[in-house]
Amino acid sequence: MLQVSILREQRDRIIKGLEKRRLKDAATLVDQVINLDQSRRDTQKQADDLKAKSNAEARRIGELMKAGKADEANTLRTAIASEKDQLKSLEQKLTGLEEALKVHLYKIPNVPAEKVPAGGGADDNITVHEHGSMPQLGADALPHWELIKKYDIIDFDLGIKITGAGFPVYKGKGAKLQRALINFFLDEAEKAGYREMLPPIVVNEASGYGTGQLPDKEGQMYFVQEDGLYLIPTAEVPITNLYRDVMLTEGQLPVKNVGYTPCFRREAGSWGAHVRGLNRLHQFDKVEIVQVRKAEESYQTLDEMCAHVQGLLEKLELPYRKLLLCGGDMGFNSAMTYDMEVFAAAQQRWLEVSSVSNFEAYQSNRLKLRYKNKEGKTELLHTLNGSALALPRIVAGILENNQTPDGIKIPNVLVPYCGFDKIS
RNA sequence: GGAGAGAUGCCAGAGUGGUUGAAUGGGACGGUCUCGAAAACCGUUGUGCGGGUAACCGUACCGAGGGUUCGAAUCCCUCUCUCUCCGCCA
Repeated sequence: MLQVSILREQRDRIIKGLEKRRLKDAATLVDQVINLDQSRRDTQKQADDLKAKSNAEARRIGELMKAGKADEANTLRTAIASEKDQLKSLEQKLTGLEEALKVHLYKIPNVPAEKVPAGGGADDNITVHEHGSMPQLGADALPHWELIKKYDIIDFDLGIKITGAGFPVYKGKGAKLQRALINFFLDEAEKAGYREMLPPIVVNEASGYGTGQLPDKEGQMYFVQEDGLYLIPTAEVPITNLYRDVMLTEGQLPVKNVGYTPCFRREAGSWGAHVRGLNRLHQFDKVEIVQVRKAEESYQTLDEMCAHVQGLLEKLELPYRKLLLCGGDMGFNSAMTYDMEVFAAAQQRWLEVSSVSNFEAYQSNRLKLRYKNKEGKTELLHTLNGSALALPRIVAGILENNQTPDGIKIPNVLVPYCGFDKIS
């Protein structure tokens, strides 16, 4: 969530920024928060003053009792009664205002960074970089959902049998390719200075709020009713929440973590022909990089993280493009996001394989993730994360682009990880 | 799942209902001493919110939420979590 103080001090800039998202009623939302905050502060002042008064009176009674002046103490005691009611109602009002303030704040998405273009959807995204040449496939080229059947490496029907649609079973070389990719991605991240974390894949409610999946994206996560736990939609949730309520020292920065986890997404209502095969799943594997940075470094870090992701795609010899997302296409929490898309030649489609975002202080404000700067002042840190990488669409790209009459060629860097150079 | 114990500051660990933001010890930081270091000694060592240009002041916080009281870390209730023992188990 945004910091109220910034909302207050930079109202116009914030509204202007939010309008790049094509957010309706940006000004109304912001003003509601500012007004609620004003009432909250007024009410707190009243309550604090009244408390100061009654604290003093209580102390006075104590002194009188000690001095043996019970009569005077009792007189004072009866005089206090009306203040108590007043205090109670003030406190109720205050908690009501705080609650309302929070609800309204949760409704306001992050403010897009300066460089982010205005826009409502994918059409307004800007392609900032392209790499690699489009593979030329023969007329008999198959989309990956045909290839996986042909070579018997990924089985959707078995997944349906034991679980349901969107839960594929990886078999033989298909399974080994998954494992190879995970190891490759983790090794590359480690070389780039990231520390590997293997977190739980179910999280509690507080973690859901910490990274912003709750309250608004509740329906997109699988929920274990019995224990009140959510299956993670991305490793971002557990790995970033490691830093919830944390005060870091300067020496602990920067934080660079990487984690492999399965990811679970209910994706209710978005099922259809355009999401065939591996394009969209309920369970998939992903390696995620997460960084915690000082505010002044975070945009340089965003570039570094993109470079890392681009390096992976280049090593895998996949043609890709890099998009700077427009305001309306970014996630709720993000201030700036780059998407990486791989070209899947048989489908003739670009597939999103990574999303790298700077959340600035939006998450850390909710997480209470701070550090003490050189002047000894506590400051919110910036959080960033990116997929490096999400597996299924990478697999789709490799399968489609590398198909040959006598099998699928494994990218050279993966051969040592796979132990084979061809799926046939 | 059954039985019991507990939750206090960076850590360990006191705490009688009335200046307790909280003893004491350790750690960390600063200083004195020293050529330097150790030891010793002295000092500092919270966070949120509100008010103030500021020094500073007010307020809240001893797992969380309620309650009793003029006054709660201290008494009562509920919840959460942790630990120990037993059972089950990869």
